[in-house]
Amino acid sequence: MYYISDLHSHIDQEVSLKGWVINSRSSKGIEFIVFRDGTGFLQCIVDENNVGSEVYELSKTLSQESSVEITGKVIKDERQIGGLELHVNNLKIINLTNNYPITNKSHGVQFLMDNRHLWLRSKRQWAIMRVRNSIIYAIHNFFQNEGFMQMDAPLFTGNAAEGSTTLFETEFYDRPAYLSQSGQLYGEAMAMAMGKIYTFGPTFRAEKSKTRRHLSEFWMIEPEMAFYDNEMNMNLIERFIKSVVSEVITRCSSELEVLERDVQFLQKVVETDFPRISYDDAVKVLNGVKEINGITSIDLLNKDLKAITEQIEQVNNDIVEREEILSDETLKQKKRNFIQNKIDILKNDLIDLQEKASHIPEWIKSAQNFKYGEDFGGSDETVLTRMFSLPIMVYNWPKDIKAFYMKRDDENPDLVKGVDVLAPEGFGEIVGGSERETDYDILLGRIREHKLPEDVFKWYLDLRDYGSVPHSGFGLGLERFVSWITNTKHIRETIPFPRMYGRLEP
RNA sequence: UCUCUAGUAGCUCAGUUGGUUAGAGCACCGGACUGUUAAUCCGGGUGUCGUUGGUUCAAGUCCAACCUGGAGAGCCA
Repeated sequence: MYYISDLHSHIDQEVSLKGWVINSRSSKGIEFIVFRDGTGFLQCIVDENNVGSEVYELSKTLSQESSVEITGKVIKDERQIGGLELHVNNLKIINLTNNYPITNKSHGVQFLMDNRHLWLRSKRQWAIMRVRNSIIYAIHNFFQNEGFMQMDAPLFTGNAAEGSTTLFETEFYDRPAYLSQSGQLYGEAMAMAMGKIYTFGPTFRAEKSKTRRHLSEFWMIEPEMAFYDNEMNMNLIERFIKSVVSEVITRCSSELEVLERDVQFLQKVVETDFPRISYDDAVKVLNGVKEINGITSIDLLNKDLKAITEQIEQVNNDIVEREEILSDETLKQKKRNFIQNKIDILKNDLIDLQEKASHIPEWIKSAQNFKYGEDFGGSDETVLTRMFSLPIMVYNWPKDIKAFYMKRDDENPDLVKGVDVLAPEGFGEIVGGSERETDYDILLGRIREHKLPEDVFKWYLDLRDYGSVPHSGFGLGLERFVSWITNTKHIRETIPFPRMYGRLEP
């Protein structure tokens, strides 16, 4: 048995493939079958003169998503994606499909999500899942090569660890229990046993968030390193992200092509130092007080707004032009329908553009009014990364907006040594990390300040009693990372079966 | 939880200040065409207009409540 991904080494040979029909087109005496087998896509040509009328007639009955065994000769053809096609000699139908719901036309989000179990077969979803797999592989690869040990943190926890977030409550032998929102505290314990560890597991948050960046169940990677300060932590994060991106570029070139991902952009991420900016400076940038590359955030946003406004004008003119054509009453019905459809499409584009344009003034306002001491909102992150077009690292945060375990800054007790990595192009925070507080009394004080129950942190405080050492770590949200790498606007497409507010099936 | 927005054919949508029998494209079936890339062209029929109540001679269209989505805010990875 052969797979499409191996065919390059079988050019001009006869092979037999098993898979599914994506689509078929026909002309007189020739049938084009677009075929997939999970490893790739291939156009198969059934020529009546070549296969005879029996196989040719069979090929005409093939419907979308029918499963088939298909035999033929591999031929080089530059016109095709992948540069190959199959000249069919024989064909066997395994299962003939009727009325496959996802057609080769556009569908709405709800319909596709309701058919997620089938949607995963579609080309774009296929590509996203393949990239996700390569990212997972690259993450393990990186940490294993660096001498990290993978550990599994518990999913049942007895307490709402960091306080702020809402957790899913469940029952554990007649006691209330919560699904874990982070494995970090357990990771710290393990790092004191192993030196360098990382967790890779599911995480649960019960917030009723309805945005393109949130899931109720997502996967997180949380490394924790003994004897690392935040500087070393940031260096590791940067090397780590570059390593994973670089591996995806080499392993997933055809997937990135399907996704229409700008590989040059990713290549730049691998080759350029990530900008590192203190929270203080980030606030100045947002407020428009500090310039980056010779321009303030406010000026850059206004420039963006102007460009979008011009685009809107252009689309508007386009619509008016077509409507004028429609006013000709002698126009044939067919032609009229065609133009009307085009106008409807343009009107939808217009709505998108107008929505974009309407956001920018809000972003400007939010950025200008941003006050020192607040946490960045979604739009603030977009504005900050817009200034660099690279992932940026924001460090030295006000202690009041960060978790209790972060280490205070020696020079300014109001700051903690945390770091957030913001992905460019509006994909938001992909990494949150910090150096951890090592002093027993300060940590206990922070737990009390946050009004957290002391008794459940007793074991955690033990880590500061017995051989406490400087240590740091971070958490990477897998789906947000996949979103960014694959340029997928909504996080729900980056996990096979998303669990989010209002979605438990399929 | 709040703000905005939507629900019309299997799917994507149009439907004018309320007014005859609610329209397209696609999917599906048949036909034409020997290289198509969501092929194209010709022919074929499909509706509890989200639900309930109200206003009216008349409601897909107006009003109210509810249900279900989408975008954003908050929260965060």
